[in-house]
Amino acid sequence: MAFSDMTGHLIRRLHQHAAHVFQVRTKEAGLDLTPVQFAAMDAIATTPGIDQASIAAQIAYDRATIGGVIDRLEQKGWIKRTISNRDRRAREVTLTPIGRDILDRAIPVVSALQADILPGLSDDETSHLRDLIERTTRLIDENKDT
Amino acid sequence: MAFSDMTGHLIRRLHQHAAHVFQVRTKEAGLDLTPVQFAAMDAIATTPGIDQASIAAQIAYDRATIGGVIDRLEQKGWIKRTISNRDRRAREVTLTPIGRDILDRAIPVVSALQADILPGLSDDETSHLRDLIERTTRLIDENKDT
DNA sequence: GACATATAATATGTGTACCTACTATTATTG
DNA sequence: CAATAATAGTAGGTACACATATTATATGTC
Repeated sequence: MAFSDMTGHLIRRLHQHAAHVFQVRTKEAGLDLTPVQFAAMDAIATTPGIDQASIAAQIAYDRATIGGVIDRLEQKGWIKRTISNRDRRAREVTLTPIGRDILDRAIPVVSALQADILPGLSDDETSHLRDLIERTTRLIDENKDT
Repeated sequence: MAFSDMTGHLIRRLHQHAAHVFQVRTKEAGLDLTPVQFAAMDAIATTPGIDQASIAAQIAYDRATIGGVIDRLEQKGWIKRTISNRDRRAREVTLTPIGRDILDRAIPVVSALQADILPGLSDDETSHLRDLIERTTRLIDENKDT
């Protein structure tokens, strides 16, 4: 089998396309944020005061990566970091009012662009593909520890 | 819909898992190479003397990214770069004997690990998912220019 | 054959992405 | 309660990934 037909390569292409759609659509909407920045802010909005390790676990990223992402979000003034009283190792992260505003503007844009990630398939095929990917990621999660 | 259920996020998880499987399996086999390094070497083996822009086009990467990848492959002594006679802007890239050897060892490993990328699904579901992803990437390619 | 246009590679800058190691702090256990 | 293990965050290092700009060279046109 040619490498270009291999599963891993096809998945990479799909991911590359998804990231591209995200970048184009958010830029069109006047937003300057990346997929992981959006994911992190969404997690912070859902659980205000969440610590960085929990953000990383929730959106399935490396702790070190999230550290850098949070750095840049703080620099943009979209989030705030304070040392936790319960656990002085941890940083409690919350959205600033500006960050809240950015997220509110981003949510409808990001929701809408999901459909553009899988172009040209019928509605049936689209939901079937989405379902299979969802089940696969769940299986990956379940086998994580084994 | 929660962000963690969004198509883009699920695709990223799938890609992340595929990259992880690649890294673990190749390392287990005593190989030190990345997915894009393997893809580039495969393209070079298929078309010896190929230039960097064509490699980038063939495996769907940015020219700048491929430049860096080729740099590192050259440093490892796995590929060789010579200025083309036909076109003095272009670099003709070929595998060295060592590079050829590495690729020969990598091919069976990389072929075998493809199956581990989609775990737990039935054979029917696996081929169905693969088929849908393949069709989707083809549709993405076709809409590239529009 | 001068000139505009296009292309190959590189340079620069930003942002992931993850590994390993390290420090500070907390939790556990003898 | 002292010793040990576990955890939160950061530091350092490597490798993508891509946008934009620049340089060198090639190509098409008049």
